[in-house]
Amino acid sequence: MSTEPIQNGHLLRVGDLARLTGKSVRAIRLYEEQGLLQPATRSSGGFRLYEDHAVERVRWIDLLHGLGFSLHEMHDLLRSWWSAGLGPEAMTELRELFGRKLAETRETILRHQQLERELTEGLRYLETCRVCATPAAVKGCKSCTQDHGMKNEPALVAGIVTPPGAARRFARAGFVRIDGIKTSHDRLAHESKPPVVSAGKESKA
Amino acid sequence: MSTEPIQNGHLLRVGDLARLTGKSVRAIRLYEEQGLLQPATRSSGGFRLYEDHAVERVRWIDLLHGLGFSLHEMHDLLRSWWSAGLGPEAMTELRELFGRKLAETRETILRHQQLERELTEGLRYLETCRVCATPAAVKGCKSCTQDHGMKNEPALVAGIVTPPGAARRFARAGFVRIDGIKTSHDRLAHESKPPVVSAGKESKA
DNA sequence: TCAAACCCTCACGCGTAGGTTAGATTACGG
DNA sequence: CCGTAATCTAACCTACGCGTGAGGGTTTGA
Repeated sequence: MSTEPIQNGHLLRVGDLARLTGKSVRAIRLYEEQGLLQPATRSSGGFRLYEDHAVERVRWIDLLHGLGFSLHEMHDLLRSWWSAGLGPEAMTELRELFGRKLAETRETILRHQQLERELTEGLRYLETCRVCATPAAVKGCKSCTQDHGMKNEPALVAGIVTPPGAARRFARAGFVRIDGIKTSHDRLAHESKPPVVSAGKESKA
Repeated sequence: MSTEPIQNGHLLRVGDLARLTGKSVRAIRLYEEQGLLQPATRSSGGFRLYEDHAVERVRWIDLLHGLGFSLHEMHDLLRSWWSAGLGPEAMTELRELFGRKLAETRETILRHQQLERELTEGLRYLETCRVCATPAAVKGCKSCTQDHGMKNEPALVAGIVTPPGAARRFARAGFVRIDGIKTSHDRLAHESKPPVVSAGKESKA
């Protein structure tokens, strides 16, 4: 903390770079392994020595990471920038990369907005449980038949019904409202997922 | 494909459950390991046998997963539902869990909206590179000094400037516009990150 | 010249959500 | 009774972004 960080002319060592960027030394070496950053040179003893703009690079990495880019994506980005050599082609690649990321981002936003709605709806539902706070009404809570002011239980609340082990033989069957919500698989591949068997249709009862 | 899936009364085997939900057998066993799902019983030979509502449970898991919940979070959810026993307390725990998730979700949305803006801006910037498509102008592309119609390079484009190895001695130093963008560290802890050393300002030159 | 910092290269560990064998056993149709 | 499909457990592999040693060399200032 007291020693001057800069000793080799104006070159930085990993520790300096780490301190200047708030990253760990390990992280910086990782970025190097991933091809995101190279020291300008090495000392005779093998120490990594960086020029000042490495700081910008690391901040850029941190920034993109915070925005959801993986190190690998950043590498692609850098590569497509530096590979094509002749400007416009590289730019085209970059545009495509950005375009893909943009679409992906928009999807993510939509999914999370959906989640936000589900959560607020779930909370609204659970709020009405306060009404049950009388000892008498409480007993039957989990097999609650009270009107929560909604047509169905919110998706996030449904499905919680059966305890592991204790075969609780569902009180109200068939409430899952899987409607328009995406599942993890939908995002990646369109499997032959049977069209939602939404409700109770057993041969019993 | 031709064999009837249901043989033990109306109980399902893992494979059946897998097919009905679109998940892999492995995934289902994983859910069990995580305490999210229990077979109603086992066959004498040790095969897992599920009742129909296991299908709902798996769909619920898939749903929440798609919404960004981890298996662990789902387990917490189930546990807080089934542990407290007496309704309202369990509901309170659930509300808190939902509340936390909601806050987290809103943050995620904001971050991704930020990313969306950055990406569109980056794309807008790269669009102007088409103008350089004349052989003459192309050569200097990477050390481009042309006016792209913006005050600064977009954050996503800045930081790409130096190729790994080839010490390119920054053509335009100090352009990173880290302004109001969150970095990954900011989200977790507020380190003593030095206040952005935006440009060359060493004791040299 | 010495000790304190600092750095080097392996290399394993974590948590997530499974995939993918392997070798053995079970269930079921013919 | 036999073959085949399905299932069992156990264990190891993937990708991500590092954390955390171990064991040893380098720089630097006093």
